[in-house]
Amino acid sequence: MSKLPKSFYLKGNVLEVGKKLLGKFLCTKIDGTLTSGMIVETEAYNGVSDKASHAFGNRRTNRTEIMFAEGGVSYVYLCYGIYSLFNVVTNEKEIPHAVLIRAVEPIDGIEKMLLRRGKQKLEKNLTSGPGILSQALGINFRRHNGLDLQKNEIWIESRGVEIMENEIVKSTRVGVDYAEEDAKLPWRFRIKNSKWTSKAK
DNA sequence: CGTTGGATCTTCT
DNA sequence: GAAGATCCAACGC
Repeated sequence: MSKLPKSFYLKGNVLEVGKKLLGKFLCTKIDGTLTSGMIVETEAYNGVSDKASHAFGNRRTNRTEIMFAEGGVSYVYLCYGIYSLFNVVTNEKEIPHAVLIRAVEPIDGIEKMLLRRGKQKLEKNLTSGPGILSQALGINFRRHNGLDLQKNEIWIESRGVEIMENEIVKSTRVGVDYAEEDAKLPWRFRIKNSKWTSKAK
């Protein structure tokens, strides 16, 4: 069990990082309680040339500014007024690439996650979507945007699991139909046969 | 079962 | 002032 080094996030190819994040463990320590889940589904957002990205066309606003930072920090933002979506910023400074974590498999602190989601028992819909996994892990767009993933509030660690290329299912991204031709790119990655991926599309 | 629309509020135009 | 990288309850069949 070891935190992913900063160099992991600085790689030039956001698609590679998106794939490599599968099988890693997203951990949070908020309210003093450790909660974690194994990442089973991600989506890559390829910066300025990707119409589905908030940073398309080099758009810099208060919200997107954090994506232009050096990789290895969180980008959390509010979606539809209700859900915080958690992304990992990748690549060098000034290159606004990011990977959205879409689903995890609950591992540590399941009791706490059930509490946060207002659920009684462990079911697929505890963490199988970008909005609800943030809820389960206690991630809030205001408190947890722009955090350094080398610190001890939110981080990603490896526990020795490696996901092989042939265990990865690629498909189109979700909820980005407005992105025209870029909406068709197969930049959504899932672990084959995992029960814990989101069901959209 | 599949489909539809409401919730809810920040961000950008 | 409109739309959004979502979720889920309520409907209709």
